[in-house]
Amino acid sequence: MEKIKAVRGTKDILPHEVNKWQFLENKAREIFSLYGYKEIRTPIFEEISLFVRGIGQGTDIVRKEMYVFDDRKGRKLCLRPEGTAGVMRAFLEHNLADNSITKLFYTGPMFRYERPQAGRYRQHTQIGVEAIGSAEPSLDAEVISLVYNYFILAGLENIQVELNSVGCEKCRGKYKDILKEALAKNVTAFCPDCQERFNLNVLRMFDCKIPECQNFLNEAPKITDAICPDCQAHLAEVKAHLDLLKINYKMNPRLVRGLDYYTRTTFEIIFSSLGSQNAIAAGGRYDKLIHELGGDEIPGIGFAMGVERIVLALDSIGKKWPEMSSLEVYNIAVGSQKAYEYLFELTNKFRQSGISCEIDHRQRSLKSQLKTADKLKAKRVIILGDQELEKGIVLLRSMNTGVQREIKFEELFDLVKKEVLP
RNA sequence: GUGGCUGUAGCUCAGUUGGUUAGAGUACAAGAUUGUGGAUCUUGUUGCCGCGGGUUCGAGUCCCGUCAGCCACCCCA
Repeated sequence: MEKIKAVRGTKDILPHEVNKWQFLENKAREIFSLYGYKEIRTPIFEEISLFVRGIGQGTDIVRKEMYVFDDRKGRKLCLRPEGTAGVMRAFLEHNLADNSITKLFYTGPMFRYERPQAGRYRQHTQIGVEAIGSAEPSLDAEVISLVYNYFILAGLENIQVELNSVGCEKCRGKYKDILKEALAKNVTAFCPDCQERFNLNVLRMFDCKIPECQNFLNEAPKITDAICPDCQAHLAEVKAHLDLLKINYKMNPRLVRGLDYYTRTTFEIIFSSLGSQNAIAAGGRYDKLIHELGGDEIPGIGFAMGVERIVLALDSIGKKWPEMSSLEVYNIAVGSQKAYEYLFELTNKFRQSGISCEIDHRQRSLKSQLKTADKLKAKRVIILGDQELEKGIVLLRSMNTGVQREIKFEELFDLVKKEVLP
């Protein structure tokens, strides 16, 4: 029989490492709530058209990376490749708009059919944030400070914030025309990929890593110079507010995100030692997206973080992850069935009072049970054998100090309870 | 989707120019004290040598294919 393995690009998060994901999620809940964000959970599959309209028809994600399928009634569905579109759909569907800014966060799996690599999976976990209802540049800075502070508090310090503006609907279009005009005479000198990008989405040419292409682009007009006065002013205000918060950032006029919905501010958080998959969070403003999905003209801004990449980053700097919940009591019965039954019941009593407790069901030797207790990192052990049974006592052993006391049956439960839950 | 590297015990990895029953460390189990863990020592268990085909008297070792992981591109979190 051939073994069935996890499908390509997916992975199991095993019990000994799941605490890392839990830590990052809990940290997010804790910090996001300080900023007023409420959790939202949306389905992991949606209609294809949501992403075609939201992310954009010409993007790689929509063109070749979505897991699409028909359901039994022929509905055109797909696994969500990202979180923002679904959250916006829910925002519209349930009329979540109010006078103030609607602040939402989500966490969960995203799916993209890509060639797997370390830090790039076909199913990966994202934690994301959306702030809907304001076009104020100070909100951009607040959102960037949120990611930034999250990483600091999670213990990841060597991060880089990269910032850019891709302009608004109007001036971006103009810039694209200017850029095309400037590059047109040399198109054939670019690499085949770039030539395709030239027609599909000129802006993406900036992402090319081939030196020859970059040389041409160095002479091309910069987007930050070409955007309209309003967008310039917006960017200037974002920078001013970031300075106010003392957040270091680097302008990167080549930072062009691969999702069409971005307008004005775009940013990325880089952890450079991760190799080519070094963006651990990214986001930007999307002032036209909600309108694009059939709503009013409501501006918004958000970002998403890649949990698996953050785990890689934190592991690489030797992060000490919080231990999983420890075991308070390990019950060891030796010899008679009567001792086992007594402890079996006691185990249940401890658990009912909220004290973690474990017992060996196999009646093994005292030695091997103690070894197990040690491996489970039990704080204390209760030993009950024939000798103790006769005297009406148990042995209460502290696993840290090795100190062992004789405790009467009738005092045992309250004494342990007092120690564990003071 | 393109190019490259790798694939041997649960984990980390040896395995000589193809040669007989495939190794180490670690982990696991038992024992060294017939009722006392963490250290040390002893012993033991664990392998479709990723999968399929080919060359050969003989393949973990060579060749082809395939699958998977990794690296770069691409893309992105």
